[in-house]
Amino acid sequence: MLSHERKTHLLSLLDEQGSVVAKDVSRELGLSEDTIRRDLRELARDGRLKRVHGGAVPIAPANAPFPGRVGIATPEKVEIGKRAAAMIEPGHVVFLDGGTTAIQLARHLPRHLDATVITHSPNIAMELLNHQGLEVEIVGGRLLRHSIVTSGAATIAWLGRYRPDICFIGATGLHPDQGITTGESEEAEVKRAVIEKSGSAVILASSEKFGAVSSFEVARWTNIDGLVVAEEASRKAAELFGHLGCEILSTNQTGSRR
Amino acid sequence: MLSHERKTHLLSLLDEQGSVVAKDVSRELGLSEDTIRRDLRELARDGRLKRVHGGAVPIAPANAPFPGRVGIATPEKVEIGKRAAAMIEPGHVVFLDGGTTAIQLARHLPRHLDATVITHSPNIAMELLNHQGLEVEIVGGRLLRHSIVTSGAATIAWLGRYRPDICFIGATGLHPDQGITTGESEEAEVKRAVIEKSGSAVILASSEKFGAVSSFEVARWTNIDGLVVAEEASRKAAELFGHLGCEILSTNQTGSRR
DNA sequence: CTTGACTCTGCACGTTTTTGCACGTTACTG
DNA sequence: CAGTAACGTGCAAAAACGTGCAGAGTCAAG
Repeated sequence: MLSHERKTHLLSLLDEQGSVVAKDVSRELGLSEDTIRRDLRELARDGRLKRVHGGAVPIAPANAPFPGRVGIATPEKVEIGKRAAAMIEPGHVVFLDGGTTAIQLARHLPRHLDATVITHSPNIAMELLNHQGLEVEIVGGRLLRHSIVTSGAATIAWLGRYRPDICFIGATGLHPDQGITTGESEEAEVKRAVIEKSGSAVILASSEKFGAVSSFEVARWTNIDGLVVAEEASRKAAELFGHLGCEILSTNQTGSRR
Repeated sequence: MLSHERKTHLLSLLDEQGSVVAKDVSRELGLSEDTIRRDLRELARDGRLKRVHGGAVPIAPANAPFPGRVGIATPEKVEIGKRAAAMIEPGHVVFLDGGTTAIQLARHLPRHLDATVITHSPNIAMELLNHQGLEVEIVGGRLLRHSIVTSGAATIAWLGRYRPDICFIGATGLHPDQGITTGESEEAEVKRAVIEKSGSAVILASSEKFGAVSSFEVARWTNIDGLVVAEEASRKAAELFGHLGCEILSTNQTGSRR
């Protein structure tokens, strides 16, 4: 492994997780801590990160050139994002919802994947600029500040043009009886519309949403084809949602739908 | 195997994997490491990749985490952005083009301005998240990577919904006889459409564009109401464009149109 | 067909860079 | 304030490097 690769890895870890622990990385990469520390020292000297006891943190903590741009990337969300990204195959037309988990998905798409991504989040769109192979379509409309997605009648109308192969949708509530819910009415409408148009619908769900119910219905379980969860949460997900007819996809499994 | 083939192979490996390890390639191709190293050295000399200990990495690490893309903010562009931002009044419905100068405009909008901004650039939209008072509308469509704006038939069609009071448009060529031009056909179409729909049209123009002509026409001078230039460039602008019927707005002046 | 100029490739050899370990020091933790 | 973990530095082995050189192959002129 090249020194440059390690440094890139360290920086992206920092970006994804907000901090880096030298010991963990050394174990992960199978290298001595000394080597990692040396890398960290050099990166710190170049002003790419800030060295702290035990590891490193971003140079300007919580500084946001863009406000609330990425949000907190918990390891669980990263894991879900990776897993979901792996489901997308060349040639697919994919709808990507907004939200921090979807960002992780975008970030972990293969760099040269040849596919089309439709999104109503400028955030996601910016994230995908790096991916040369992708065609990116933005669904316009009024921008919701809080969630960084467009919504409203115009957005819904515009969505009518698309028939994605698969859509990845975030939600704030997943309940066996109450279905999939979210906390914002306008957002819920968009999600509903997308799911209706898509060949298959996959929910990105971190475990804190399990069993929760928010105010606005996004979908019933019968309309959902897949649920991407972190491996650690897969048992709980199976218990709660296993009998509802949607496939539960956690990171240890392979294969995709459709 | 020809040297040229190897080099192509190396570059495509780099493209696919983000890095190349000399040893691995030499083993893969059954050649000595020396040969691979020589190739890498030559490619590095030609600026096709960056040589590092152990192998090579892409010349420009596409690994620009997130905002990275804001572009270079020259003092002149900042000045133009400030000046143009000052033209926007409460209640206005404004269309903002993409581009680095427009970013500066967005950045210098009063933080609590109560207005509506329509834009086809996710970049601009993200920048405006900070501004609580603004309503932001995104115009959807296919995303052009290079300029970070949407374009295409869908974008044009969508624009039909709006009648902005004023639009701020960037361009790469401003010529007394040849009018306003830009270098990308699709972008030009969008700019034309916006100008047609807008109450007044203002061009954001840094001085290096003066006298230049690009390939695609955006507008004739008769359709342009204002030209925002930096103070230092205002004399030159007046000479070149003063007689063409559009107001030249430099930073020492006040007042806005309409 | 032969010859000579030229290029490409692999090897040898000395140099530089990287890496892991040892050891003394510094910073957290309870 | 003591114990532990992390740290930085010096050092030696290993890996990668660049250079010079010789043999093999190519091509065109003779």
